Amino acid sequence: MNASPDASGVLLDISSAERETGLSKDVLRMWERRYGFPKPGRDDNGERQYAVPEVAKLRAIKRLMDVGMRPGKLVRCTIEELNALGDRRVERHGDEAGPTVEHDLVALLRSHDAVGLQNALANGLMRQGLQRFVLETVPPLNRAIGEAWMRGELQIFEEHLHTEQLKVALRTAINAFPRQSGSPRVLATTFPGEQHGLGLLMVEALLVPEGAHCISLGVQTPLEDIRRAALAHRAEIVALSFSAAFPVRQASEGLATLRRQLPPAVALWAGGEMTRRVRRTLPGVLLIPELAGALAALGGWRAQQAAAGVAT
Amino acid sequence: MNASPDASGVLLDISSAERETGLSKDVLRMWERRYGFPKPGRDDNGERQYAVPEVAKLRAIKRLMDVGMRPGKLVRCTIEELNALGDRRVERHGDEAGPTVEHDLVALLRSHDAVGLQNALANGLMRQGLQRFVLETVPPLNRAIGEAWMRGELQIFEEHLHTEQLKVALRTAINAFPRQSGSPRVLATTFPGEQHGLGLLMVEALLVPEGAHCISLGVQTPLEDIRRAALAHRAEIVALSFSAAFPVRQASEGLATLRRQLPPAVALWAGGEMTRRVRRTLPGVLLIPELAGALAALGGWRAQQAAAGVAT
DNA sequence: GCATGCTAATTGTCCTGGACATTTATGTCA
DNA sequence: TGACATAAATGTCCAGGACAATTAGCATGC
Repeated sequence: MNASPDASGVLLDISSAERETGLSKDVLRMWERRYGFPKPGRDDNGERQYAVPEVAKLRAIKRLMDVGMRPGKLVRCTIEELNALGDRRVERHGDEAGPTVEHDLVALLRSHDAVGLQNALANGLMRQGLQRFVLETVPPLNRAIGEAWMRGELQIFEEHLHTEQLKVALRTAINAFPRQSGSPRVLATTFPGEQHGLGLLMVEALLVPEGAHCISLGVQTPLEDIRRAALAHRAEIVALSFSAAFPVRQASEGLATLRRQLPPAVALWAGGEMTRRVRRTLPGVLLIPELAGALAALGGWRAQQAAAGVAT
Repeated sequence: MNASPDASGVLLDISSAERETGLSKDVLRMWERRYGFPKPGRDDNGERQYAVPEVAKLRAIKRLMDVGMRPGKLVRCTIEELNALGDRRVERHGDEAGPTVEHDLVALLRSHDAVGLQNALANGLMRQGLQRFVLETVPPLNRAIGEAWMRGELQIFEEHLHTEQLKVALRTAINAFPRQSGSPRVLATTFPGEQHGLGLLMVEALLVPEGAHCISLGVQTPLEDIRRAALAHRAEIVALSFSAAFPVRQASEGLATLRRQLPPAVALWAGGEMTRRVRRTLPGVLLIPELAGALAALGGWRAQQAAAGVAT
């Protein structure tokens, strides 16, 4: 397969490059044609062979594109410049408080102490309470991890471990709440193509303590099935989560379609990093770019229901 | 986008078809060229527009291919014949016991009673114990659900709900075990491209009660990071899970590469439906096509360690 | 000065049709 | 029967063209 001259895969074929970078084969070939980057070597058979540093740069570019930058400029930067761009973003955002909890947790993560990490998470969760933990600790932590990863200070598997442990911690905490009934009934899932489920867990963690009844379908539910599920479970709110990498185009389209197919009485919420990049306003869709917005939205929904109840 | 003449998407573009069927754009076009199926219509712009029944048939074909059949024959069948082929497989497999627990659970699933389902799962789990539940109840249940889905008796969202609830139930049960230390240290994850994490949870559910220390990285860890994680966490066993749909080719290659990069002392286990289709023997890789095999493998590993300990 | 609308540049996805590597099936010979 | 060679089946890659959608830049008017 990998007909690379030396033993282990220092060169990646286009499929692997696609997997590693999240950029489609079409895009990889197109950039090569248009920008002259990447410029992979070829094997005996004329097929592209991407070098590891090339892939690293592609990954950095993808990451910056996910927060709204354009590829045309980025391809001309060196990997260092790209990292600098990433770092600039960090400073702009956080850092007003100085090193804190998330710093410790990242350190724990880097020491590969799975048990310690699990304990630290459980600890923070207990001390702050589920909602505050999700609102105040998790987002900066995720940001810190994302940026550390981009600077090469963190390996992918460390990020994976963190996500996994966080899921376990949140799930455990959510389960501690009684979940027989509750109102409103919220159906939570993601669109096909979106495989990050942490966001779902986080909304759930915010809403369940408020007495909502959350039904999570996990990730990647086809549109048509979201509709069916909403009807079958008599959901009053459908909540979707989108990570930064999700294509805005696909999301807007999907949300519009879903809005058309859902009964008007059912609210449609969209949250997650991606929603920051949405320009168009989508009628009948509530965008929730900030996590705290989910709580506000719940409050709003309840007020509206009450008002409607009084009015009728 | 979907420039379909009528309002809601009864026609899918090739991207959607890819998502819905799991068949790549390349394959969809290739089959059209070679077999004359699928034969999507075209929009004003000459782009393919797949009809829903067409996609359903493609899905059925994919499903049968995942258990080893060849596409060349399958494309010529009608959807009914495909379903019949699927059913035949069911009868061959299960059914020696008559309708049982899984039947009830499927019924519960179809009634959209999330809470009831959750209770039923927790109930069964408590009654049977974690390991027996995973060994005896979960596999037939999954099979029943898969087949019901294929016969169109179950919607995708119902399958999603089931998976999600099962994950919660298993996770909760696993957490009930103390997990400070333990031996051996097992690192569990899946290859990039494999997004089904239920298998991981199931191995974990089998091994943790035996006193093993499981570290799960979740799904889709790049090869290189699996290696790094194994070293960082001093894993003695690396366990991979592959669903039926995972391409054997990619798996064999990946396992061989990983085997080369991992210290020889670290055992490499591969489990899941896919492993049934592996022909080649992979030196240094233990294939575990049956769930119970994981327990046997653990026993074997311990015996070997003991023997080595005595020998030295 | 700022909103609005238009053109131009940017960017991603799809298309066709060809080439080829790999795997599976088939057949033949020992 | 088993090993090996050959043929059929199948998936992935390539090139380069076309085009739709988005964004940026700019001019016009209030």
